[in-house]
Amino acid sequence: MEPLELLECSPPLAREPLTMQQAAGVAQVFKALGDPVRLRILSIVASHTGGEVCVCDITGAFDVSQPTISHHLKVLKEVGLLTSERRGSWVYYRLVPETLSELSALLNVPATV
Amino acid sequence: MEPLELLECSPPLAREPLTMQQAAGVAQVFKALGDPVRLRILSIVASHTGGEVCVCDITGAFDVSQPTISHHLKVLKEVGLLTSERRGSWVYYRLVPETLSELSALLNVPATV
DNA sequence: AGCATGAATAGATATCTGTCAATATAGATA
DNA sequence: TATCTATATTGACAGATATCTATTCATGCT
Repeated sequence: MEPLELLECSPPLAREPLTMQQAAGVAQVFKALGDPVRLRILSIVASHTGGEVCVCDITGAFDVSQPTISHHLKVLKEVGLLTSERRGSWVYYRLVPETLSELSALLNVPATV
Repeated sequence: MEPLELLECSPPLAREPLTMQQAAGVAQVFKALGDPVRLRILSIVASHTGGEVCVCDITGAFDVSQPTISHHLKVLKEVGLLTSERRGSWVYYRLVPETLSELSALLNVPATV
């Protein structure tokens, strides 16, 4: 299952109104960011030296169960914010910086002159 | 009811992990963006010449009912993405560019060198 | 005052979502 | 093969949410 191109062809919010389709795609990504646990997971992965984090390191940082963390990781992966790779017994998650960059650009507002 | 400072003191995701409190605040704003109708409303307001839009202009752009639009506007207002002002019979909504800028900065990832 | 219009609120409801316990899968090791 | 560990999946459920209709509130106009 390929990660969908949810952000494809979406102009900055302040440039022109989004179409329904564009809004639907972009909203999926923001929705993924709209949960405290997922947002914190993302910040843990994004800020980790080396750029990747083992699931076991994430699980330990939360009070929620391991299946719940696994579920959130899946959501972040499906919208293209994270990728994963298994090496041996462990699975490592890594940020997809392009996705974050595109989101960041989407929210960019021309300076109020 | 003051708009809460949901983004207060939150470092860029890629700099250090968010605390629970930070994540909870920021997630509220992203959750507001995580709905297609709200995202499209925001893009309509943000891209409109003059910087403000009458509710009646928004309502006409969607297939959903007027109360539903009103509900979404309230959500966007509560998280600090929009402000509103009544002038006569009409209510005008306006973007809060600072909030978008802070979000954009939050998502900013140092260039992969 | 009475009425018309734009917008917000209240209440109801179907759907979505975050969470957990239980189980399954994948890989390592004995 | 048997077993242990690390993740993922399944199924269930309580709480959240998007939507609607009906109503109320606010303003302007006659």
